[in-house]
Amino acid sequence: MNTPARKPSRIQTENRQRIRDAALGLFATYGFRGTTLDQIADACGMHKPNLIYYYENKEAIHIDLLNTLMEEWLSPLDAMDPSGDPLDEIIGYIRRKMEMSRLYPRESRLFANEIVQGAPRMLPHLESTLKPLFDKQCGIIARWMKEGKIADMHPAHLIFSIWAVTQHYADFEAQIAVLLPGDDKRARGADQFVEMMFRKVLTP
Amino acid sequence: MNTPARKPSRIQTENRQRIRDAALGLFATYGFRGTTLDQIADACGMHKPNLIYYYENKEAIHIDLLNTLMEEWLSPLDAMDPSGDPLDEIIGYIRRKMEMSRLYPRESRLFANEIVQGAPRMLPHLESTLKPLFDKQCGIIARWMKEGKIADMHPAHLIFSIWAVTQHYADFEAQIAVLLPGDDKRARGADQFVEMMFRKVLTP
DNA sequence: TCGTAACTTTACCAAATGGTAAAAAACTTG
DNA sequence: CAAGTTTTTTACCATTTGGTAAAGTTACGA
Repeated sequence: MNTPARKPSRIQTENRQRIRDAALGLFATYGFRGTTLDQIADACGMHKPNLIYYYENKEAIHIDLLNTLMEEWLSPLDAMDPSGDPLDEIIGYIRRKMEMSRLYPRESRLFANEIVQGAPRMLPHLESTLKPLFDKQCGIIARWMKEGKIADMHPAHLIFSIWAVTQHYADFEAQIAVLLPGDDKRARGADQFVEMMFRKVLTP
Repeated sequence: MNTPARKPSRIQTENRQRIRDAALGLFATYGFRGTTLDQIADACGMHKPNLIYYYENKEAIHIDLLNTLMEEWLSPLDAMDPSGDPLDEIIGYIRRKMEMSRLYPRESRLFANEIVQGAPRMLPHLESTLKPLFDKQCGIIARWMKEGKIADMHPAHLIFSIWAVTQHYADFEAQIAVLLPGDDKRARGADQFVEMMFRKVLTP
């Protein structure tokens, strides 16, 4: 077969990383079809054929990014502990999501782009990886609700609303910057608001 | 100048509409750069040069869509009445937003696409049209809060969270369809959840 | 019904784009 | 340091893409 890759060399590791880093920003803003190989090459100071040397084609870069993204994206949800204090666990999850929105807006937008476009390259991954975890965590939340530890509501929609609100700060940053200028205190204001909001919603 | 357009003929009105309708769906899913004139022509059963006959170029179609969108998008926010009952007004706004998400998901995704990409063609419009209205409505909400009619919080972030949650159902439909299969009761469940959630948040 | 203006179609074109071939350069290792 | 291997660069190429020119067709008012 055509899998000569034994152990990636130092150069290989470095350059793949450079490519991913450049491609992440571009795919996140222009989408897959809106991003060209020339742009990526330019952004990471390489020549186009050099990209193809490291990645079979444009799609391979995109897929690599989505795969990495999926893991990072799920870990905070996975970290919700069924034996912990319900409100603390959910608020903790929300904080982690807000932090990710702030630290990794490109990843958030890449994901948003992929989903808005109907998840053409990610649907199977959503089914096989996200769905089971989602169902499990919904179950945990449902149990907490049944025990009266937090207010009773539809767990799935609760998670949707957490995703919606937290990711909104990354995905719609351009709009927020217009409507709420002076970015000094913006992040803190957002954090405070979101935590207050869900605390109120979740209190029985 | 080159503005021969007096009164658009019936054919002109019809065909422009056909083009817009086709382009809306495509721009919404593939973004501006990801959509080709050939695709649009195909989708509305026209030939490419025919598109250019009605719209100067690809960007003109996109801009026309964004302009139309902006008005439709703002009207529910504008409809919030300062003399009405605070909770009713805000909940009414939320209901209208949820309805729009359900009825016009393409518009929602077109908007999302534009903003995620940094609003390259819409920034001025956001500044000149959205910002003043946003500030005005924030003022109304702030007054309601000061009067103790609804819970006190940051009005801007409240609106952001309403946008985030309601538009999420349109923009991330692909993901929701995977996680919450059986779309029969989905819309109603979402409506109920969102209303309950904000009712709780807004209650003093 | 006839002439003209509005509209549509066919045939193009230059630039951009994803990707290849292969030579040149740089690095690794015995 | 020489031989082999990995990496980079240059020169291409076929296809796609946004857009044009102009001939052909249709609608429509006098």
